[in-house]
Amino acid sequence: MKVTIKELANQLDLSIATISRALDGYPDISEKTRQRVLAAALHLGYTPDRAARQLRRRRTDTIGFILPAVAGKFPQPFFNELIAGLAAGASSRQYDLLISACADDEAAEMQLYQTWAQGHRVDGLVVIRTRVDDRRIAFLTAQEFPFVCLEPPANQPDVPGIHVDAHQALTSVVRHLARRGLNRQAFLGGPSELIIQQVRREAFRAALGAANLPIRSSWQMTSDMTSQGGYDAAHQLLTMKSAPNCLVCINDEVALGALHAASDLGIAVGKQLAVVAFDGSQTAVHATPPLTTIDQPVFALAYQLMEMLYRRLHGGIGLELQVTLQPVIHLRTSSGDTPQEIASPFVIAQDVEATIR
Amino acid sequence: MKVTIKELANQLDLSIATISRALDGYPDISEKTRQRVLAAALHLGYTPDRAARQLRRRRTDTIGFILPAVAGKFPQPFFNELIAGLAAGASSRQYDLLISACADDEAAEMQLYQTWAQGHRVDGLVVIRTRVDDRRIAFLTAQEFPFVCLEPPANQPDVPGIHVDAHQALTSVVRHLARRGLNRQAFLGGPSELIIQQVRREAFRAALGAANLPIRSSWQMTSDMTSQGGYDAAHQLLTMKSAPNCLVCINDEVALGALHAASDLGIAVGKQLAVVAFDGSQTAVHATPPLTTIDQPVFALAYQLMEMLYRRLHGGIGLELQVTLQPVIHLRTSSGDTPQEIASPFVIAQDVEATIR
DNA sequence: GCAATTCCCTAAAACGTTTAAGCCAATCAT
DNA sequence: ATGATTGGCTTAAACGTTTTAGGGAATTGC
Repeated sequence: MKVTIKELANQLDLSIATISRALDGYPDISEKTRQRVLAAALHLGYTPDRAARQLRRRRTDTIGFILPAVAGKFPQPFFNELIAGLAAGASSRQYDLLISACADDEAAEMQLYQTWAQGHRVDGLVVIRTRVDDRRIAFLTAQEFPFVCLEPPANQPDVPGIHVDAHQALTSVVRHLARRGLNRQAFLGGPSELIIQQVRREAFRAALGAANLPIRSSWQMTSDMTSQGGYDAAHQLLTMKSAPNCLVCINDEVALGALHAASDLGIAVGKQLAVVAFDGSQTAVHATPPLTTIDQPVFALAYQLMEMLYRRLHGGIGLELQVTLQPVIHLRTSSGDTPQEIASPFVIAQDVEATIR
Repeated sequence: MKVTIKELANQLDLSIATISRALDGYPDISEKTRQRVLAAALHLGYTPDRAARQLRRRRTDTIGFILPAVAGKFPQPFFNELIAGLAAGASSRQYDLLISACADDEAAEMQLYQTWAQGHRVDGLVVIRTRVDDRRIAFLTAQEFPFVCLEPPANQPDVPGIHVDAHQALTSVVRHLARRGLNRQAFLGGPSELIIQQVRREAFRAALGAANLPIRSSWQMTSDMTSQGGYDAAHQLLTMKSAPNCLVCINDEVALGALHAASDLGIAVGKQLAVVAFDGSQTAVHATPPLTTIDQPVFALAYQLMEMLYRRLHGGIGLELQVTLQPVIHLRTSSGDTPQEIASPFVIAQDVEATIR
């Protein structure tokens, strides 16, 4: 049934070592023999057994990714692009991507990380949704197991990963909106243990300060980062006695929920209320109204994360530890803007005027 | 560095065979010894090497899933839930999920399937986005390699998989809308080589016939199943001299694009135009307006697909080949309905009246 | 008291590769 | 003609498990 290297060797009357080396392109096999081997391999449909190869080579050519926490509670567009990017990045390097889900239970999660790291199941890991005092990072660091993070903790410069610079982008957007009279800006965040929540919330508050806007703690909400969570939080904010007139959301899902809440309350988004999202994928473009977003290129980011991990695994030069990416700002109707794309240095034309009261 | 079974054996002064059997819970190891082994394993942090185990056991405990075609062109909510469901289903059975992406190139795709199947990389495969005359199915069948499909081809009853019954649901929905005077119904589909496109389009046309509505081929559009594709197709339809007043979409993404197009054209969805989507996840709930959907529970479906594959791999009783699931209909504002959920037999109350002209 | 049985453990083979070491014949340098 | 080099292959060990077959001591049956 299964065709092994041994059969190939028998058929061709060569040793298995020759077959192996011929297929791997070693120079000490004559061209003639190699061609014979190649032809026979193709003909018999021979593919090296992965387990045997892994065992012998002491590596798996596989990168692991463990879906954090509760199934079905992923912010969808984000995870989707992330996985696509990871898979594409991995397969471009001839790596596979091994994925597992785990329950929303820290013990189970750590168990999984341990099994994978210590059982040689993968060569490296990608960690996302990093948390404050993240046990996963502590464990992997202690084990000296190769990994990269999306959004490594700010106070740990030795943890390899990629940041998206929320600070600059938020400063520009908040200032831009403030100039247009949107002086009551609220933040719809995520779970407070997430690094991105910390980072983006702080960046937002700093931006408010820089724009001389009031910082009200009651306008800084948390959520589970789903659209339902966004709906609930926005509904609450918008029915306050003193409601904000601008909602900056931690991701697209939350922003969609906010749009829905506004619509239910009869509030015209883009006129009476500005909504700004983070992440920014196709979803945002086709929302009603189209969402203004701070756009991190998730697919490319995941792809780059893979490359980074690859370089860590293969030594090589240029081992940057942490990289910071600048997102792109997309102004759209949800903030009352004329659609417009703004790249990295974030110079938003001051004469952009719009119709928000 | 890496702790193997051998070290454990040395430490405890036992043979490696004993260790292995103790950890696997064989009854011919004394309870006392087993406890010693367990304790030592925990203490040293021993985890069996996966490659070695795979090689010896001749199985991988891994299920494969190959992302079809172009990166970034996945319908997002669908794939997201699918992967979450697959991962959850796999890990509930102690399986891992191996994922790879491949370029939009049939040859590369087949190469990948071959490597995985013949290289013993996975024990089974999940195939989605099945196509008419699908080479993947032909190959796997010929190889007698275990797999399951989402939407197996209708004319191949021997291919294991899960169907979602579009026929009944579409009949109900089309009739329901027809009763309300929506007599100009169009279909926004996907790429014509996909089985779901064939199935849903045919079901839609049959439903039109059953409801005595006109079947116009110019109202049957194809798309790439992205929201952009939906936008383009809807825009085209809605600017026809004789435009439809109801758009039935093959998935949520396309429907979102359609909503956007309608909004751009100043058409009030739920009043002048009904939009119906397929797939139905959170996305649809928080669209503006909320989308009426024919709701296939993608997460559960993926989970069940995994269970099916598991049963195929482990023999066992009840080896159903094909299963048909009944979707649930969610009436929401995008079709001018009062929000309402309708389960399987699809009896839509006839007195539901709404505001579409 | 002896054979049979049970209990707990071990030795060794096997899984399918890769790779280090080495061998033989042919070619080359002198 | 001889020793050194090279090209092209093979032998055998190793990777870390699981499993088959069996072995020795203790217990049991009579």
